[in-house]
Amino acid sequence: MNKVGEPGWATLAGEAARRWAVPEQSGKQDRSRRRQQVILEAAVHVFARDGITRARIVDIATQAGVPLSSVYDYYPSKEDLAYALPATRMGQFYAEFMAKAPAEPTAEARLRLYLWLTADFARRNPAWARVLYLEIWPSIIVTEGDVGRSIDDFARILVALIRDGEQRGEWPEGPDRYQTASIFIGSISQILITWLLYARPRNLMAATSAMIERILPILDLASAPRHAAISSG
Amino acid sequence: MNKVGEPGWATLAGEAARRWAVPEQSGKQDRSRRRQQVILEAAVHVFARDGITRARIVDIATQAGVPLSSVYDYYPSKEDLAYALPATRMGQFYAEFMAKAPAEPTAEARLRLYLWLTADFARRNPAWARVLYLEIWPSIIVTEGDVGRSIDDFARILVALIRDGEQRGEWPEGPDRYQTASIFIGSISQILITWLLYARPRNLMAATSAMIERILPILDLASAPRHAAISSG
DNA sequence: AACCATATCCGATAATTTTTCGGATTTATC
DNA sequence: GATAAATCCGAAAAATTATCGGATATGGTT
Repeated sequence: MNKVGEPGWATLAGEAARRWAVPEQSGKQDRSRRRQQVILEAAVHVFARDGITRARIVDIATQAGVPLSSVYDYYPSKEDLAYALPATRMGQFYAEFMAKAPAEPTAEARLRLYLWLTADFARRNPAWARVLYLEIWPSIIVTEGDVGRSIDDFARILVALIRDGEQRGEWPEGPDRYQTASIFIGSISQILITWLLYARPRNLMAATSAMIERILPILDLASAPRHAAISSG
Repeated sequence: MNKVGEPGWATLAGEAARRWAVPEQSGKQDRSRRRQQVILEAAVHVFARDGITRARIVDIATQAGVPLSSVYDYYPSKEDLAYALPATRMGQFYAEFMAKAPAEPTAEARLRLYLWLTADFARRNPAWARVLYLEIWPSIIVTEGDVGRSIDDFARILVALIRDGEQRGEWPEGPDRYQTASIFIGSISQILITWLLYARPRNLMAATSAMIERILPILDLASAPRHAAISSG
């Protein structure tokens, strides 16, 4: 199925969906599961509103309607709580992609879907997205622990989608798939960041679709210099 | 000089260089100025290493070789200290650009210089860049205060550079200059983030130059759909 | 070189926030 | 309805940020 040994997008996305699925939590009582969920939900909203640094555990506890110390029954520290957030919905994102991607006929359509779904998912989960994109994603602590892995997954799948298109001959073998992936990730992140911070563009999905159409063509241009390029000196 | 009322890149960059220049601090003694500098320098390193949330004021004070309470003689809070950092070298960046840009013959060369200098400046000031790009830039608190303005400046100048090229006929009037600017900013940010976090690519400036050549051509393609575009259903 | 006014320094203490602990309460099972 | 395990939560400790005011240093003046 795959010419080289590298796993394809379907394998990677499937694994990611499974890896970030909500764990079974064996042995726990119903009450406990619900309570943990309530705390997590409250945390998303408080962190999204105040930022992780400014947010106080008391506020989260109050918002959740539980006493302060109960927060610590479920999360060892404020930081752990913050970094547990991304994972909560990451699995759902990958699952949604896996549900829709196989129906797409071409690598290009899947790539388009992947980028589009990234923005759409953020639009549907704005508080979660604020915490992920504004507080956690680009953060010094990301290199430690699960969060980093979840972000690596995102990039790895994108690279696999690009490679798939190359192998199917939909676009030429690029000089650097990672460079292409960086441009895609960076462009989408940028539009999400401005939307989350300033509510611009007003219509996120229209702007995202337009941007996707604008950046996809770089798959065809393998670093061709512009016509009248003048070297700076 | 400018057809519409909008200020050109030179005006904007000049103002930015002045706005973020280190203030004169009238009335202060030499000792004090030096001490403030020492504290700021220590803060950059500690924040870059630990992240703003984990960093402790005591560590900054120790690193600076001053007692804890002296930090508060210069900055009202840890947060204020953190958000004072970007401004410290922002002015220098804009000044460097203003020193070099006028010698460039075309709008394209100036645009290339602007993007290139952004990465080069981060490379030369890695601790500062870590704090700016990984901790502050995409942060919920950014919308308040000076930091936000300093980032707006960056985008505004980029848009002005793009408009300049349109007016000089170097590339067609794009459908959306802000979209183009988002792609440029996002791509450069992305490459900087991975470099700061993972030290990849090994050679930042080579990768940046290659990426610039890759993204500049989108100035010519005004959102032309790819050949065999298939709408996803 | 002694003096003064002002600016700066820093130890001690307060205020805030995070985190821990252990007995009381609830739940599931028989 | 008795028992063991899981869960809850008030109260107190630990860690961290922030304040305050007298002690010390600086620069200018005579």
